[in-house]
Amino acid sequence: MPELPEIETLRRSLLPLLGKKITQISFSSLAPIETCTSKQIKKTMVGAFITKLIQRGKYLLMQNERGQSLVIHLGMSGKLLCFPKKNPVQKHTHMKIKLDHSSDLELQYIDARRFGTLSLSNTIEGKDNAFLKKLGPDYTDEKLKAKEFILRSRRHPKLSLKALTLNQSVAAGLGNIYACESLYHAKLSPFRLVNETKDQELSELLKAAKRCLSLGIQHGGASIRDYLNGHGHRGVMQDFLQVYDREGLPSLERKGIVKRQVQNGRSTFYCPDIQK
DNA sequence: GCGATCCTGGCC
DNA sequence: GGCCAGGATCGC
Repeated sequence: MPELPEIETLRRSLLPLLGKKITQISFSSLAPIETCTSKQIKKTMVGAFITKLIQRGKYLLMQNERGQSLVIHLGMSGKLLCFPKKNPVQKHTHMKIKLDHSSDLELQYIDARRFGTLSLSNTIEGKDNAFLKKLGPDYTDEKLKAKEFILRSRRHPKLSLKALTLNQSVAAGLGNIYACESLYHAKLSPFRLVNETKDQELSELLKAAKRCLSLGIQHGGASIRDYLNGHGHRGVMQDFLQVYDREGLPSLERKGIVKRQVQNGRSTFYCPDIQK
């Protein structure tokens, strides 16, 4: 569900937690903990202060004063919500984080489908984390220029542009919504292969991705089905999407009719008339 | 590279 | 009941 703009929006909504002390963490028996144990997470984070919240690709890192982080991925259906402490536990809550008494809140990690993951990183860089170390640079990273994006893209000559944009090792942060939107803005067909694409066009794709993601952040993320920020608020980016979820309708700016086609098992929304 | 697979829930 | 869903991994 959540892509880079949704994670960044979540991060911003949770900034009031900075400086708070974690007093207790509990897990459900089905908590999607990966590459470490619940015990290790507790040992690392309980008693620690939340000193930083970091968005990296589609991951949110909750960092303590020692530079260690709880690394949270929301998968398709994950949410991280602040509740008053006495709030009843939600149906699919897999982790609860209680904060010091100066704050009346607890955090609940809720994930019905359990496609998300909870893991740990012991370094600021995150290079010891199995998930983070696979990621390419974030699309929003100012240091990611056309030259590097082209170089990284050319390693996958046989990928379609849609598959390229969804591949987190090339560059991180795009999911199905913003991949479709970026290809529309770049006027590129999702079915074109990387080796049929000019440098200049890949450069346009990078530019479009940066624009789309930044627009998504400005609008607080897209709440098409159930995305919510840390306070349970919806974003409004769904009202600004050109093609995603608009099969049979014109693009928002009415430049062409949107088609839906399943590509690598996922819906691709695009305008055949504009995207070549 | 691509399809199947992990899950639950909402909608037709 | 069947299809669909903001994701990513694991096999051929």
